[in-house]
Amino acid sequence: MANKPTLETVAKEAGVSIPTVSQVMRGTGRISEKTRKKVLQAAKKLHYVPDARAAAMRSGQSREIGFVINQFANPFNAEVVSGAVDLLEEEGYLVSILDTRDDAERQGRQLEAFIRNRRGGLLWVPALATSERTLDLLTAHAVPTVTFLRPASRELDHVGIRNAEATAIATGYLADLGHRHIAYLGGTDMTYVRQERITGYERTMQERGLGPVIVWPSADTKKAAREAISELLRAHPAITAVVCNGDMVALGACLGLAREGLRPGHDVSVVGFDDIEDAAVATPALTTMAVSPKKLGRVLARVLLQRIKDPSTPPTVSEISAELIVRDTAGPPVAERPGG
Amino acid sequence: MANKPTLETVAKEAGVSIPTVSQVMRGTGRISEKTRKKVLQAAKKLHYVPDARAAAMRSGQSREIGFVINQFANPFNAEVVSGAVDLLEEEGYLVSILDTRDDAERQGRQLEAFIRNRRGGLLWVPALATSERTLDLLTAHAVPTVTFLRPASRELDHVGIRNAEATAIATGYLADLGHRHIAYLGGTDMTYVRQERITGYERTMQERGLGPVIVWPSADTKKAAREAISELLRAHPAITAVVCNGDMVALGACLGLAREGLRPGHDVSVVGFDDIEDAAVATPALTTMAVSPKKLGRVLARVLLQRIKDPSTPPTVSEISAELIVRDTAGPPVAERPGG
DNA sequence: CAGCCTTGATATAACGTTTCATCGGAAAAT
DNA sequence: ATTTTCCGATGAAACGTTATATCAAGGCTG
Repeated sequence: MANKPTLETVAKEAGVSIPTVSQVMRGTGRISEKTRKKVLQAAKKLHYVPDARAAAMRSGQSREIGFVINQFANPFNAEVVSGAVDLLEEEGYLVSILDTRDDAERQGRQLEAFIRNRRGGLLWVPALATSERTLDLLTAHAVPTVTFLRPASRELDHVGIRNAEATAIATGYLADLGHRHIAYLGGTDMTYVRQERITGYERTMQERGLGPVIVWPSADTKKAAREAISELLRAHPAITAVVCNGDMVALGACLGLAREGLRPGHDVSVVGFDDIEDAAVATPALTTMAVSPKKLGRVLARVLLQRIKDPSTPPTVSEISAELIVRDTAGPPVAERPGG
Repeated sequence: MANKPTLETVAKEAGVSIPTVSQVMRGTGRISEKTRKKVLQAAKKLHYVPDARAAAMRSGQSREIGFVINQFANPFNAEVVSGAVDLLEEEGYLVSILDTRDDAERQGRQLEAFIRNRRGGLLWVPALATSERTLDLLTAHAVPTVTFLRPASRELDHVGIRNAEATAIATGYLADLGHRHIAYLGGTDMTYVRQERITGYERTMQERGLGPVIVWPSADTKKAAREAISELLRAHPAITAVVCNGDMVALGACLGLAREGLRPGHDVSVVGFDDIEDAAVATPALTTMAVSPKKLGRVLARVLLQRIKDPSTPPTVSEISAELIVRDTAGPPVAERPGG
């Protein structure tokens, strides 16, 4: 019991050769029912669990997949992971998650360790300041990789959200309600995602002849957004609606409005992005742009499986649409704001 | 470029033998500065990254650690993971996370895959209905394991929270404020953790001669707790304070109180557990029991490292105390509740 | 100068698999 | 009866490392 069981141990126990045991365990080759039984029984008796490292090394293919993500606690990310994991585990892969915390250096170390361990595939939200070196390493070692949310390279498969389309819908919805002064609130760095969202907002503002275009930065936390909305309204009193960079910002904005005695959806309209769990239970409930994270995860998994199966096809880009969830924080504008 | 670099490739490039390259890469053995330079240069030129699988197989020790957790999105868990990862990555380990979603069967599959891949260590929150078979597998393969939050076996190291002590403090605090009718709210299954917390609550109620002891179940979500608090107050109108199973329940309870026109901390006092990020920014801010998740993570890491270094010592149990964070949701009771 | 220690490098075997070619023998075909 | 075919099982090599033992060449000592 002290020494760990191997193919050799099992073979000896069952009175057959090593390759025979190997074949039985994997269900390959031609083997008589009699010896199959014998081997299986010996394996069970010894608590034998094959060593995947040795197998992967010899066969050249790993059934381990890494999910490298920029923020562990983000509930949206968590659901994406669930969606992908469901599908991949079904195919017999082991999916393990790494959290870069958007730290490029940490990400570099993690991905190098990832390569050292010769994982079979990678689902990846690239950190903000991803270095060229990290990208080189990945392509040099030909790791099947699918990026997600933020594209990192034209040479890698990518799955993303139609961000511009989504904010265009949100802005258009507010315009249809009658708003003319609409701002974009949230985010600080010009990340790829924020860039796209702002583009959709701006384009719609211009197409509809609304204005002016106002982009107001804020960290993506409730606390920061609560302050930011106040400053925004002080600087631009004409504003009657905001499109937010995310639900956390939108919820923070609602808190800020309430603190100033303004009612979200009545005095000032707010549209969020992501449809996180809190969006539905908040009071008032948040009008927001939703993309199904489960669906996103499934698409991710499928793209990766395809890439593993056929590494030679050119990289693909898949995009998922977001849809407007109408709740209570957006309504028609009122003529004058109390105290405005 | 097409074929991946190995020790052999690098050795040939540098004009030395394979063991020499191995020693240079690991910084072991005696090697002249001249050849060291030569080898390092060759390795860099070929983008060589060692194969950790082969190394682990030969040397018998893995530098990969798995963190198996019951709920991915839980912000408390996320911080524990951060704390542990910081320490372990410093020591050169790769930590990857698996999410069981409290599904014992999924956990079984994941841990079996974990064993197949011969990871070097395991940090583990056992799922609710963890099977005996899973436990056997782990001990049979002698995986260095530390359980966390929920103990699974006397034969494994464990790190936990002093749950009973914490709810005793919370209940005592409410009693000191003058409350006599205090209920315990939240949780549905009799998990180990909830059991302990209820014990601390009950013990304090008895010691102080308060009563009656009321444990009211609720799913650990805001939505469920919002409904549960209303039902609880309808069934037991005398209650003036609740100790909650977690911050999500506490926040939900506050929502429910507000909906009925009651002010948390004035009409009914609420104490949470965990001190999640939202606890501080909520209005009113939540009085809650805090345990530092970062600290918990660091303790976890240290215990595991110790276990890896010396597998023969008997299993240890470490416990972390929680402390009361006084904010706005708990105050002295009022004589009569409006509408009570 | 013989003997000894030190330094730097290497040859070889082993880790636990899978792959591939081979093999004995029984059944089928000539 | 001899050849061919097929089934079931096996031997040997290979995957990329590390551990252990060995080795050549100097530099010291006595």
